[in-house]
Amino acid sequence: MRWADLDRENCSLSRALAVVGDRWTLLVLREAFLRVRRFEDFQARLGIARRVLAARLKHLVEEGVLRKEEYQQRPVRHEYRLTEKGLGLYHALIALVHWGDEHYAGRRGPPVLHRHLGCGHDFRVVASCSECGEEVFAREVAPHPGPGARKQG
Amino acid sequence: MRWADLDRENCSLSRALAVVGDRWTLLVLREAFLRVRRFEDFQARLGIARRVLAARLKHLVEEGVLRKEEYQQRPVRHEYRLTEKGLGLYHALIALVHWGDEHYAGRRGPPVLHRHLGCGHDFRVVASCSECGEEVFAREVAPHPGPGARKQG
DNA sequence: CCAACTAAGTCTTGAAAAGGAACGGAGTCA
DNA sequence: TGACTCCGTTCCTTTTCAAGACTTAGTTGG
Repeated sequence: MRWADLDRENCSLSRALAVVGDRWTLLVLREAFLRVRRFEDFQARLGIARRVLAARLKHLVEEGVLRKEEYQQRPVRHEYRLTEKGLGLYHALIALVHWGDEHYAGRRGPPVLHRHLGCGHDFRVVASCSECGEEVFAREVAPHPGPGARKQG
Repeated sequence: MRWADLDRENCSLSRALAVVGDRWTLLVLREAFLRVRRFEDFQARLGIARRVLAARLKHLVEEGVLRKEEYQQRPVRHEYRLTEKGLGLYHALIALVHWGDEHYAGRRGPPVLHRHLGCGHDFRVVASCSECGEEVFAREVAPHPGPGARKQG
């Protein structure tokens, strides 16, 4: 199978990865969450090839993760901003950051802390069950076919 | 910058993506969470090029996300199993699945549901604050330098 | 013994994507 | 006029990927 055909799979992870599973895409979104908005700034901060950056931004705009907004005329210039759909990726991103903190932080600790403005504390994200509120771990989850499942081939 | 140099960045997301940010890697891990363990099974289910699969599995073993375990001698055969470190990626994976469900499920609904064995209900994962327990959203989080931060260049 | 089969890779070849640097366009500023 | 800014695009080389054939080490059946 080709990577480009991933979005046709009947799997939410495949379809999510068809959008953000490319090399660099999640790093572009990291910058977007840090309020980076312009082509030159993304490029300078990531050191990514301009060609690749242009392709990623275009794809993210097409998918509705970013939107392109005019911030000046003469000459016309655009900036890239997260949409609501894009903001929804925060949970996945912060989960990866947390995993990186746990397994790759040096002796001194994680490079970045996150403060929850709601309560004012530095925090880590806990994945909890929408039904009972308890923290959820991999071994306590059983996947089963949902309404959108296809019959097996 | 090259993708291969990502792991040298002082950023937990970069370091996490250096491990699981490659094309296919998270799909390999999806299968691992579904209890797929053997080379042939990964290959058949994903339709991935064998060369690429071999490279991904090797990298994941080197990083301690999977471990290779002998399941028979004569001929010696190994299977791949998630380590504790690998299980820790579940939160990121399920967050992506949830995002995919929200934005790419068809009319009929998501292809897969997840039952929390703790309470017996189908659930979605909620990202909540370790300190106050409330649900956390992107706009309510302020990142700031942690103990492992490097001075700016 | 020989052929067919299994599982886990490795090798080969052509196509696609990435990396890096230079170039273009549309305008501003001095 | 010439230099500068921002946002890409183009060109060329290197790397990675896709697909299938091949290899290795052993088992099973005739």
